[in-house]
Order: sequence, then structure tokens, then C-alpha cells
Amino acid sequence: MDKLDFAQNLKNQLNPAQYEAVTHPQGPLLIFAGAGSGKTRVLTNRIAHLVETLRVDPYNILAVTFTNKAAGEMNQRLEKLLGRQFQGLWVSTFHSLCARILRFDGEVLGYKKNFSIYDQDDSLSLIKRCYKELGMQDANPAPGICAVKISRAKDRLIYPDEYKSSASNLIERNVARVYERYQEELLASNALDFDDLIMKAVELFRKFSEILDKYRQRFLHILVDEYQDTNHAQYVLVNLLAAEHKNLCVVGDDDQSIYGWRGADISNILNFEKDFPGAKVVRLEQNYRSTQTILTAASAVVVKNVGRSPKKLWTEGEVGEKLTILPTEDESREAIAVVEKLSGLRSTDFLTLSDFVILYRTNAQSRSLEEALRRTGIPYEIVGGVRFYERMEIKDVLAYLRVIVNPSDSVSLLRIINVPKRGIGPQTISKLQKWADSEKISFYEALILSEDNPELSQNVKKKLADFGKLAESFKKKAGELLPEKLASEVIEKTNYLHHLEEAFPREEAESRIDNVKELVSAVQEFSERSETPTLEAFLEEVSLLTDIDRWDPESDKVTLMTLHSAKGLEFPVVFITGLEEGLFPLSRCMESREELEEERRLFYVGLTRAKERVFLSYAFRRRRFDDVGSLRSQFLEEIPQELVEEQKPERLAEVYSQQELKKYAAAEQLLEIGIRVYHDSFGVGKIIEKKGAGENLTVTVLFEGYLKKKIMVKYANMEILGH
DNA sequence: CTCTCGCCTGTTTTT
DNA sequence: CAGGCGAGAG
Repeated sequence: MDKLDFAQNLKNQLNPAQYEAVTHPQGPLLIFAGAGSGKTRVLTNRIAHLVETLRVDPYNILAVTFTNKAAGEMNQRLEKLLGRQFQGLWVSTFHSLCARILRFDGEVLGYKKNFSIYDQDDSLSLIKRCYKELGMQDANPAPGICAVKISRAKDRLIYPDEYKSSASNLIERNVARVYERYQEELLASNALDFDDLIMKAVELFRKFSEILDKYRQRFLHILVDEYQDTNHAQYVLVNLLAAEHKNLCVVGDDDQSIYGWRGADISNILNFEKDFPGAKVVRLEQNYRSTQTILTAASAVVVKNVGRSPKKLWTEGEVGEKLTILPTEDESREAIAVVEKLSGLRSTDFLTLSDFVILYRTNAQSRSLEEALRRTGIPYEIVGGVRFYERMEIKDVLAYLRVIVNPSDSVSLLRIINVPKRGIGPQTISKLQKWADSEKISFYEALILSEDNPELSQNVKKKLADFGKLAESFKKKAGELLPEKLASEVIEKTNYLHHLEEAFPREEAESRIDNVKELVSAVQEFSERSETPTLEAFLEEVSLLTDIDRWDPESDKVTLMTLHSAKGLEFPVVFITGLEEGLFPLSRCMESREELEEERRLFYVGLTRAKERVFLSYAFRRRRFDDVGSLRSQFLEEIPQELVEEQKPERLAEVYSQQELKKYAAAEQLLEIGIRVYHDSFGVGKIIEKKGAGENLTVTVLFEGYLKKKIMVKYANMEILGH
């Protein structure tokens, strides 16, 4: 395509706001892109415009997206747009960008090129080790909480010493101790966790201006997608890179900010104009995705939030169908209701399974849905949950590969040193560790040199030597074999499949063995497609891959995923399930306004995924911790009533009374047959049955109208009206 | 050193 | 209701 054609096409295919955003020549640019407003189209066209019309070398462009999938999609769309690939263009996530930079230039910070990347699982096990080493086993906070606190600190670029000096209570002082030790251990293991990738990249740029300069000269144009979800560290990174040329284009939507809990800072986008005075601001407000009804409903919900920049989405699309609310009795009935609706729609509206998505707040909710789908024989795919690369057996094999690449990687080494069982237990490990510390050698070296260790018995030495030889033989072969051959070699020589057979019942063992085999083919597939078919490259890709990256939107299956995973996607028909107080919004997020608003944005994100139809379901009773009755979500009431159609539940529901009642002994006596009560969720009803007493008290209430149910009498929710 | 049992805890979302 | 962890026995 030549230059003129391209320019002409742009004008025809974009609306005025989009056109403005795409053709803004240089300098800071902020694009507020409402849901479904053609954001990806603008980004890709902008990159194409930079190259085709402004003659910017693709080599000088950096585009940062949120997931690898989004990056891949962008590359694909560019290729489609121009009929060729852009050589040298960098499209990647923050994490892979930083990993790449650190592999290349990180040595000045003390990391060797073969560093390992620790996921939160690895990170937590290292933190637990730090607790032990510091003799803090029972200290507050628990390791899991400490891990979160350390992670938040890193998001904000707070280093251990600063954390320590600002620690104001015992818990924080404990975290500071662990944090300090944790960083030492990471460095000794030649490993970085997810947060380090960003933090250390920033450190690199701050400490070594010549390195920063190199990247500044390279990235003359920077585009950042989902800017509302960047945290402080990412913000600083972007600002460092863009400070000189100021050709920074950020795209985002404050209404879709849903990652506050992991450090995302909404003010990054809201303050952009302050950070870059004179920034051009473009608002994309025309929605091309959803029906008017869906869009109106979604907008009505999100306007309840206080801290947002005002905007009004509009569409020229059809009015469309009302949203449907499906009240159900419990989670399995909910699943059945969803599946029934789905199959009905499939036959009457000629939809394919890939047109549907079922969304939920927590991964645990997928179980009942999965069951219903399986019973009905409808193919489905779950995105997320236990990720493929986080499965135990996969992590075991990967740990072997990581040790081969990076023998300092203590987390991986400790993971596999006795898997499969080879008689190297905690005693031996602790002796080795002590010896390694006193001799100032790494754990791996201590293992290899254990022959010379006076502390160890002959028997133990033999076991260690065997394992050491095995590891060394893998290392030697790493240079000669293709990655997939090495993986097979590891699996074979360690007798790993046999170990799985022994450790698990047959069925489970088989599925785990299948996973291991799938891993080998994943390695093979990688080395065939990758430009750098090395084991190192594979390991890096794997640690930064998300489940959504592996998902195939085209395949004829119903998709199940969390609302978080659904960001950036669209479907003709969307089911949002579990709309109950305490579940969505999640109870832990209902205490502060900010958190409740984030839950509401999540609901907004869910609604705006839909092109044509939305179904919202909830259950009166749900098995969680124990059986709990629930109230429908406040979010349901925030949708204008004229836009929804509510299905009537027909079945008898049972909800139980609980401890709360004990506190209301007087109320208990009042709850007798014939008494009329009012309940927040179900309206006015009459008690027709009473069983048990105290904790076990259960009343059956006949609610006026359509419902007859036993209620878990959360007394606060129920008002006694009298006879 | 390994295995098993039973107790406790925690149960959100993810790069 | 899981999964993790510690204690105690083999």
C-alpha cells in the first residue's frame, strides 16, 4: 500500500476523534478510550501511520500492552493492515520488555544473563525460607501477607532500607527484615520476581544514564495501552524513557481500572496532563460494540462512582434486548439456568458456542458451571484458574530446566532435589545449606562438592553425588541437545512419569502425565517457531505467559473466565454469574468506597464485554465456607429497572438460620408461626414453619407472590412486622 | 527419611 | 472444603 492510499483509507475508516488520535504527529498524547470505542484499531493505525506517513523506523517504536495476547493481536492487525511485518518493532508487555532489557544490560546490577524469573509461587516459597532462616516461623504477618506487602512496596519502588526506616510497627518491622533477606536471597539465586523486573529496570535506568540514553535513542515513539492499570514503578519507567522526546501516547479508561489491588494507580492516567503539559487529549466516546440498552445500563452503573473523569459513551447501534436477571436457588441451579439459557439461545438465534462467555468473580465459581456444562455435553474452555504452567508436575519439570540454565536458582533446586524421592530430606538440605554458607559457595556448588563435606555420612554423600552427577550430566547435554530433547531427557532420566504414577491414583496420574507430555510438545512447538529457540528463551516466555495467551477465541466452545480475564475481549452474549452481596461485590472489597468502586468498575467491564445480550444470575444460597444464604448484589439495583427483565424463580428455596440469631434471643421468640416478616431481599412473607432452636433454628417463610423459602435469618436483614 | 493422620487456616482478582 | 503443615510412628 502506498502512502497516499494509506492516508486516504485512514480518513474513510475512522471517526473524527479516532482520526485525530491516529494522526497526532508528535508530543504527548492521552487517549481516553471508552469501552468498545475502537482502541486497538486506533493504536494499530497510529503505529502504521507513524511508519507509513511519518516515516518513522519501526525500530524506533515501542508499544506496551497488558498481556502477551494483546501484543500478538496488535502485531497481527498491523500485518493485516500493511500486508507485511514491521521489522524491529517492539510490542510487548511491561514484564517482557523489562526482562529483555535486564537480560541485555542487567549485569551491572549483579544479575547474570541467565537469571530466573520467579512467579508468586516461587516467591512465596522463598519468603517462607526467609522466615525460617530468620527464626520468624510464627511471626506476624503470615508469609502470604508479607509477600503481598513486599510486592506493593516494589510497585512503589520502595527498597528494603527505606521500608525499614519508615516501618512504624512490629508487623512492618518484620516485613522489613524479611524483605531485606528476600532480596539478598533473590540476588544469590540470580533470580528476579515479577515486581523486580520493573523495579530493577528502573534502577538500571536511574543508576546508569548511558544505558537509559541508549534506550531513549531507540524508543523515539512510545505507546502504552491500558494506562489506567499501570503502577507507580511502571509509570516511572515510562516517564524515564519518554522524558526526552516526549512522544508518548497513552491509552486508557479510568472506568476500566480494575487492578488497584495489585498496585495500579489510577492517578497515573488522571494526572497525565499535569505530567506532560500541553498534552493532546482525545476522547473516544462512540461505542461500536454494544446495543444501546447494554451501554445505557453499563453507564448508569458506573456513574455511581465518585472519583472518575466524566464522559458519555454513545452508540448508533440498535436498542437491542433488555438485560435478563436470573434469580436461582443455589449455585448448581444457577449453573443449570445459565446452561439452559445458553442452549436455548444457541438454537433459536443461530449462535455458535464461541459467541458465549460465562463470567464470574472468583475462579472457584467455575466448578458448578463446569459440571452443568459437562452433564449437558456442551464443550467449554476455562481460562485461568490453575494455570497450566503453575501445575505441580509442570513446575517440577520446569524447575529441572531452570536449574540447568541457572544453577544458582535455589528455589528451583530445592524444589527438585528430592523429587522424585531420592532420600535427600530436610536434615541433609539444612546441613548442606550451612556448609554452603560457611564455605561461601552456592548451594549447588555445595551439592557438587559434598564429597568433601565432613558433616555428611557416607550414605548421604552417595545420594548427593548421584543427584549431582545427574544434574551435571543435564548441564553438559544442554549445550548439545535441542530444548525439547533435553526436556524429554530430564523426564526420562529422573523417571518422573513413574514418580507420578506412584504418587497419584491412576486417573489423576494419567492426566498429570498428559500434562508433562504436553509440556514437551510446547517446548518443541516453541523451538520451531521462535527466532531464538533456546531453553533460556523458552523459560522466559513461559514465566511471563498468562492463561489468556493460550486461549483460542475461535474454537467452538463456551468460554468461562473471571471478569478480570475478560478485559479487552468482546462476545455477543455475556453471562455474569454470582451477583450476590459478598461475592460480587466481594465482601472484602465492600468496606471502603475505593474498593467498592473498583468492584463496580469490574461489573462495568463485564457488562461492556457484551455486544447483544447480557444475562445476570444470582443464587439465594451458595456453598462457600459453609452454606450461606445471600442477598442479591447491590449492583443489580443500579441498573435502571426499565432496562431489565427479571425471570421468576419457581422453586422452593431453603436458607438456614445461624449464629446471628443467638444474639437476638428475644427475636427468636418473636419468630413464631404466623408472624409476618419483611426481608431485604425477598420482601414480605409469613412464617409457616419453625424448627430447632438457637443456632439450629430454621424458619420457613412463605413470601408473598412467588417465593416460598426457608430463610437464613440474618436478623439485620429481617424486620418483624407482627401478625 | 517417609508416610499418614489430623488439625488449622484461609477463601479475590494476575503480570 | 480444600490444601498445607506439624507431629508422631514405621
